[in-house]
Amino acid sequence: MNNQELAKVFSEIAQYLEMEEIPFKPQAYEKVSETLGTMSQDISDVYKQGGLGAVEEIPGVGENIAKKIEEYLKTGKVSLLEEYKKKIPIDINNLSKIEGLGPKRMKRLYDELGIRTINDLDEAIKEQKIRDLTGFGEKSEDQISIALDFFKSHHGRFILGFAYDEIQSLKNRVGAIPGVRQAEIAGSARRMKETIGDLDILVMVDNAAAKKTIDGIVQAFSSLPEVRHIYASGESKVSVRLESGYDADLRIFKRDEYAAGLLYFTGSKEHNIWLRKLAIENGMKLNEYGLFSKSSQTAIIAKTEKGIYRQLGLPYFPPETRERFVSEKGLENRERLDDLIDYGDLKGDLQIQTSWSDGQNSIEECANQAIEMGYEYILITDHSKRLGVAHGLDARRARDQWREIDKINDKMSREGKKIRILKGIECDILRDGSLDLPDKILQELDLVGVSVHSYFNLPLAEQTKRIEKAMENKHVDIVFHPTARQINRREEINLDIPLIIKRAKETGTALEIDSFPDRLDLRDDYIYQAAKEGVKLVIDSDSHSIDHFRYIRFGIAQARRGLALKKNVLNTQSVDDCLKTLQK
DNA sequence: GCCGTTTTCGGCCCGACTGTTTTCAGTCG
Repeated sequence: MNNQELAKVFSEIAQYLEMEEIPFKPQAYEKVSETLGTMSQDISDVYKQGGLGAVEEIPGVGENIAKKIEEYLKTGKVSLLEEYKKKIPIDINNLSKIEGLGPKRMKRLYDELGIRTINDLDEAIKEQKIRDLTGFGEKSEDQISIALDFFKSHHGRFILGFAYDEIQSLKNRVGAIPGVRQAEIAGSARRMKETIGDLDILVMVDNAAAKKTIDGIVQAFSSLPEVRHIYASGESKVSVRLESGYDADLRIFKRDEYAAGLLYFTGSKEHNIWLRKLAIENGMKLNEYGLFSKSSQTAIIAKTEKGIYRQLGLPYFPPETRERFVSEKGLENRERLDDLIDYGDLKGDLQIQTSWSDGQNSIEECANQAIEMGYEYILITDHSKRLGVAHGLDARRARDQWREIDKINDKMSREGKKIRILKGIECDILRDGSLDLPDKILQELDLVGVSVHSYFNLPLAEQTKRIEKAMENKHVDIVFHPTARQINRREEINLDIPLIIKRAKETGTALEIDSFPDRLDLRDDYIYQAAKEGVKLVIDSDSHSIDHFRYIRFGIAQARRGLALKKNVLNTQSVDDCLKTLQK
């Protein structure tokens, strides 16, 4: 993928332009950088298929930037950036990740102290050189030092699913502070993004809340045991570093301002910009304190998020979907909101590993956990034999497991427990697309899932062919974690996603949305494409322990982010319907 | 540099907080 690299190029150019104090261009480059960084289609494919014209179709890309994209695809470089790099040779990519270091300060640090890299910065801090620069001072140096430590220990974003419980408990503690009427986690955590950079905590107080009350909330929050360090503390905002390593911002809003605050701080930024523009077009003004009519600057027109959307002539957008609604054009999808997959819609979980391979719990323990979750069925999907490290099943052990499942099904039914345990497998797809177990085993199973656990770096055509071939096997029902990525660890395998989606539809194979927090595979853009094409989807937990069943929430969130409908997701159906639909 | 029911020029989201300032620049979201 060239997208990420090119996104970096444009972000760097934006920052150089900022250093030169050139107006408006930086935002233009930054916007394109953002678009490239999140779009799912490979920019080189766009160019190959449609040339410059197709590239210019990308929102925010005009004649000039299109030419720079072309230059990059042809030469691997953009000369404008190369010139800037010669003039101001600094490691913008890393330095800009230091909280509090923007383009202007980076340039001053370079001009006056010759700081070009993270290491240079580290040394300058140790030698206490930064505090002597005019405009900086001792406190600025301390702040940069703290931010640098954070960069060195974490540089990256936190995986939401692994931080979720902690976030909820923090929210509950904040909600219990005297004077707090309501507390909510906003930001990317509320949008259920895969990863989060920091936490935005919103607090509602009474309209008539005294300054003393608000000071008390700031004080109580700052003194929570979770808080390690206070960056900034004002009348309506506190910024802190938590013990767990996340940064968190607390913001306090009066009851009448709260809805607008929640809307604003939930984002995304692009969603907000769109709403603000819509407000202006309709003779209103929207900011984090409310929706105002231009004529009477103080009149609050709406007190709930829903109300604000209604005033703007829009439906309510659940937080997970807001990144998909950032312009008039997105509204063609508004009717999908009515049938969006919801938490609680699933009747079964179709990927569970047990102690027969690399799971922690027995089949019976998993079945009981499924009952706790309110499911009607689960599919047991231990690994196949190629995965030696996971003690994968060969034909003989698979047959043993089936007998065991029959026994447990009988036992649970005698005990009056309403759960059906289905026989499945997570069968490895070998390098050439053939499968790790013979057809005569696969045909005996209720459902067959297949997945890639090896040869992650095959070229696009070969890797795509490999998955296609697996889907063409008439016993194969589901492709598990189709892109095999691991967030913050391993990139997606090279796949022609549109082709995979097309072939999934033609072969009647379902694609999985794996809910495990560091997989979330398919990702939201692919879900969006697949759902629109009417490809069958399943949402599973990929549990390796009964503690993992709850991760299903993140898969459902991911599906909502991709605007998947309930009818797109097979395991919203009863067990018989689900099995019937998957019969090839 | 991009964009267009203000369309080929003139706009571009905007408020909070900090530090080093004595009126504001830089950064963030």
